[in-house]
Amino acid sequence: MEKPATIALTAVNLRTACTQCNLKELCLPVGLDDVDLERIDGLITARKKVKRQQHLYRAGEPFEAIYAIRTGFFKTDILTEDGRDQVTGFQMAGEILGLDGISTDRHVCNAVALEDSDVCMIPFERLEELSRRIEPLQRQFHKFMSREIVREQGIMMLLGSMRAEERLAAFLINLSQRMRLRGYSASEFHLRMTREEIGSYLGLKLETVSRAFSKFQDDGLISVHQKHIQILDAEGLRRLIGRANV
Amino acid sequence: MEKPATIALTAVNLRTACTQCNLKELCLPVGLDDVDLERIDGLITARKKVKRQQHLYRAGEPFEAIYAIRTGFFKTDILTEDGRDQVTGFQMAGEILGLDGISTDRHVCNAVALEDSDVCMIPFERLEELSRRIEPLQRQFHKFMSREIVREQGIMMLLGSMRAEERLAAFLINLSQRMRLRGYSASEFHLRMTREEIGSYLGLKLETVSRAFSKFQDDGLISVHQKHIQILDAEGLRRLIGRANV
DNA sequence: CGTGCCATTGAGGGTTCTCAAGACCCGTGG
DNA sequence: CCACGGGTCTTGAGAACCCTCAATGGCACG
Repeated sequence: MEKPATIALTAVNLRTACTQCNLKELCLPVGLDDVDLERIDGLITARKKVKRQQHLYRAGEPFEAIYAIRTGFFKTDILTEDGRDQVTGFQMAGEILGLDGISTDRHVCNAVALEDSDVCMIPFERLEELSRRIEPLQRQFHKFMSREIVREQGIMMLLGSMRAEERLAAFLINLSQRMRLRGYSASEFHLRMTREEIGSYLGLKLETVSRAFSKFQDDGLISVHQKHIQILDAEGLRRLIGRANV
Repeated sequence: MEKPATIALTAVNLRTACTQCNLKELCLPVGLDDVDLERIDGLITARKKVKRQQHLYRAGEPFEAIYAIRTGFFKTDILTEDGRDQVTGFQMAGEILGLDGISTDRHVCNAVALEDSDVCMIPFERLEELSRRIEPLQRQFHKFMSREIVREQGIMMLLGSMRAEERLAAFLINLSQRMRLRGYSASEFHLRMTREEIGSYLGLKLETVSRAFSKFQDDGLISVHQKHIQILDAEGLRRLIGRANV
């Protein structure tokens, strides 16, 4: 019996070691020396498991940390006092959650796990401190924030100038690319979110999303069975997006 | 004749002194000591005048600096290769331009002056360097980036869940608040942008914008004459936004 | 004082939403 | 094992909203 060894192994796994993380090329800057890498390993103070449908944080709560997703899938959404409710993003492994909280020291959106997930908690004070000492880390962090700005600009373009089918095509292409980046199949995957959540994200009603899925299937672009998606003609989807009516 | 004196004065004005800037409470963190303030005065290497309709930067150009607007008014927009064209924001004095360029080291949007403007150029390398040494500056910069993320989330909400009149009302209220913040009248102002640019920003066609303006006027909420706007019933406009159909 | 850009207004059509009914899926409990 | 129920998804019909196209009017600038 090797029980003790197994336990020790588990403990090591739970210890937060960015240098050991198989997602590190998504989170960490390249070209760090050993000293800096060791410092960065001290950046993550805690790992946190979040069960499906549970909140990682809620709008209004004090902002203290950002989170890097190790495994799992999240949505962020905003619920305004007048009853508007909108999904602002879907996040998967290797992506960062919570950057919007910096501006007011409070989270402005809710982060909800769409499947059982596992995140690294990065205390923000400590990140700022370390990024004052490690230039590549600072640079990387700024790029993350800027990338979030650019991502949102993309959604603004989508919401402001695309029709329903174009939006859904763009959504599928984007999801597919991100799956590929993380080593999953880009052509076949399982949607973690409902039609209503997709619709909320894309500024559409769930029926419209459903109809667009059916249309894509009739046109031979994809195959849909509930949440199971298979992309049959990625190029066709891309052509759909490219057709601006100008 | 006092020509030499005048020239000298001009030179002083063109010298970049954040500590002398009447917008400093918008740009600078509070509670800095004199040494830090002096350092920050060295942050701005150049002022730049941009004439109406001229570009401050273009999408694709190498990113080297961000810009703080001293006077004037800008729009940022994105033109995709498939012909989609969308205004992503309007910026006025005291606001920051160019944060989206950090992610790829190239500007992703165009910044165009909508009136003769005057900006402070902040070389990004130097800003990063200084913000490694001056903690409040680092904090302030991060807040600026985060605020941009939150601002864009607001637009996503607007584009994804509001109808035409709600969008325009939100736009007017937002503009009005920002005018007030900068010491201008919140109830009466001159629009620097065309109906088409407003429409592009709000995901609407220019005719729809025009009709909504007329409707607001008929309802006694505002008075419109071309680009001159007077807000007669801000509370009424706010009520319009608050009516989510849930 | 034209010329060109911008804004307004109207009529008709298209896309998406709303409302509604039914089908599918899956976990629960009989 | 099957029936049941709740959540989710699909599909249809009609309505609402916004867009498109088109004509006119106003303003600024040369």
